[in-house]
Amino acid sequence: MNELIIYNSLSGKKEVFEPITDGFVGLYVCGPTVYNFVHLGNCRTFISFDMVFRYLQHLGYKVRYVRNITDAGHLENDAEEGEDKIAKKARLEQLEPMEIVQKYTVDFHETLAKFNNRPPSIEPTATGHILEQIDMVQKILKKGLAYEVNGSVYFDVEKYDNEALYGELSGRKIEELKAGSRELDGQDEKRSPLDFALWKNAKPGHIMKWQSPWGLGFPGWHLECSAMSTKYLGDQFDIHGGGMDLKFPHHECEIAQGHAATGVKPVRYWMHANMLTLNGKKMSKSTGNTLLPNELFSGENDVLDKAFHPIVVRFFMMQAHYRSTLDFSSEALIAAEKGFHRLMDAVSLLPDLKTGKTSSWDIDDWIKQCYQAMNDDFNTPILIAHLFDAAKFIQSVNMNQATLTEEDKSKLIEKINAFVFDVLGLKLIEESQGDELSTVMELVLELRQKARENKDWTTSDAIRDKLNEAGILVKDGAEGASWSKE
RNA sequence: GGUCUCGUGGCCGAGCGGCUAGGCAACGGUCUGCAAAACCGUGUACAGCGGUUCGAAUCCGCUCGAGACCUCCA
Repeated sequence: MNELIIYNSLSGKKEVFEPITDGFVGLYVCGPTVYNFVHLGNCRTFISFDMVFRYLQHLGYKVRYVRNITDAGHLENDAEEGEDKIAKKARLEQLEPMEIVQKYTVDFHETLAKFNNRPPSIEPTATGHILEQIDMVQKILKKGLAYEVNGSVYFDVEKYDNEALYGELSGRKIEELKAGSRELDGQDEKRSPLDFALWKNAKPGHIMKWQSPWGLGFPGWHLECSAMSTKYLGDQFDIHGGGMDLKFPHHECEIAQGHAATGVKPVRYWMHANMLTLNGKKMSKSTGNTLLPNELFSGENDVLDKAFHPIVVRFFMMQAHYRSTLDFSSEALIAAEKGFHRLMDAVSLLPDLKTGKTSSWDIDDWIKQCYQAMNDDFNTPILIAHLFDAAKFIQSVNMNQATLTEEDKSKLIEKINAFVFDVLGLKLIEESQGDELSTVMELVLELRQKARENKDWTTSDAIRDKLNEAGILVKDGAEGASWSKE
C-alpha cells in the first residue's frame, strides 16, 4: 500500500505523512467559540476533520484528537474597547456567561452527533486552562519576546520576526503587513499594530476575569490553543487543523507563540478546511449569511426547498474535497440525496448476494484504488466514485449479470463497511416510522398482490399511485413488492 | 489597495502535461401487465486570448469574472 500524503499549508505542498512517534498521531483542531448556535459552515470543518480522524484510526494509528471549546469570550475586535462576545450574549439573553457557554456547548455536541461525528479524545476548555496560559505568557516574557503595559501583555511580533520568521504560514511579510495595517488608536498600548495580546487587563465591569501576575485580566485571542495543544500533545505535534479563515492571524500567532515559548515550531503538518458557501458567499455569523443545522433538518428555512437528513448532508460534503469551497443549494443536495440512497441500497444488498466459482471483477484492484484515493490527501470524492463502481457491480451480481466468489464477497463486505461507515462516517438512515406503519403496509401490499394476481390492474395501480402521493414508494421486485418512504 | 485561491458538459464536483472520474438530470435500450427501481448504452466540458511543448483543462503570460484573508468568525 502506498503512503499517506497530506497537503501541508505550511509548505503549500503535498508531503508524505510521517508521525513524530511511529504508530501515534497528535491531532489538534480549533473548536468553536460557544456564544451562539453552530452553523453549517462551522460543521463542515468539524466533519472534514472527523473524516481525517476516522481515516487515521482506520489506518491503525492511535490518534489523540484534541479540540478545544472556547468559553472565555474574546473581544469583539482588536480595539481597546471591545466587548467580550460571551458577556455580550449573556447580557442580551439575560443569562450568566457560563449559562451561555453551557447552552451552546450542548448544542454543539448534539449537532455534531447528528452528523455522526466521533467525539474528540480530549475537549479542553479555555477557562479550565488559565494557569497553563499564564505559564506560557511568562515563558514568552522570559524570552524577551513580549512586553507588559498596564496589566496587559503583548507579543512582540517584530522582535520575533528578527529571530524566526513571522508570516510563513499565511505567506505574509511583516513589511507588507505594516504597510497595510490601519492607524493605531491614540491610546493603543501596543508598540506595533502587528503585536497581539497574550493577556489583557480587565476593565471595570468586565465579567470573565482571572487573577494573574499582571493583575486581574483574561487571556488573549490566540493563546488558549497554544497552551492546550502543548499541554496535551507536547511542544511539537503532528497535525493542526482548522478552518481556512483561521489561517491568519490565528494560526500564524499560534506558531509564533508556541515557537517563542518552547523553542520549537509547534506543528509539523497544518491542514486547512475550506469554506462552505451559501449563495456563493462564505457562511458567516457576522454577516448573517448562515444556515443552522436544525433549520436544514426541519426544512424550516428560506434557502432550500425541503428538509435534509444530517447524514445526507454529510455525504454531500464528502462528495467535495475538504480543501475546495462547497456551495449549498437545493439542487446539489437533492442530487446528493438520490446518489446516497442508491449507494446505501447497494451496501444493504451486499450481504445477501449469491456467490459463485469466479469473480467477474477485480476486488483487490478496487481496494487498492480506494486506498490510493484516500492516501492522496484524503480525496473522498474519488473514494466515493469508486464506491459507486462497487455499487454498480453489486447490483449486477444481484441481477445475475456478474459473479462473485465467497472470498471476494467477504473482502468486499469488509472494505465497503470500512470505507462507508468507519471512514466516511455514513450510516443507514433508519425508516423510523415504527412497526405500526410497517404492519399496515404489509397488509396493503398483500391486498395489492391479490389484485395483481387477478390482473385487476386498476386496483393495484390505484393503490400504488395513492401511496405515491402520500410519499410512499412501491417497488415491484422479483421477490415481491417492497416500499420505502420518499 | 495588498496577499492568495478559483473559474470544468444542464447542475454539483474530481482530475492538474498524453490514459472513461463520479453523482444528479436528459435521451435510447433490457426487464416489467404498465410504471418505479436496477442494469446496459449515449455527451467530444474544461472563462477568453496568446505562449511553452510532439502533445495542455492541466505549465507560463495577459484579460475578464467570482471568492477568501488583511477586524471576531470553521
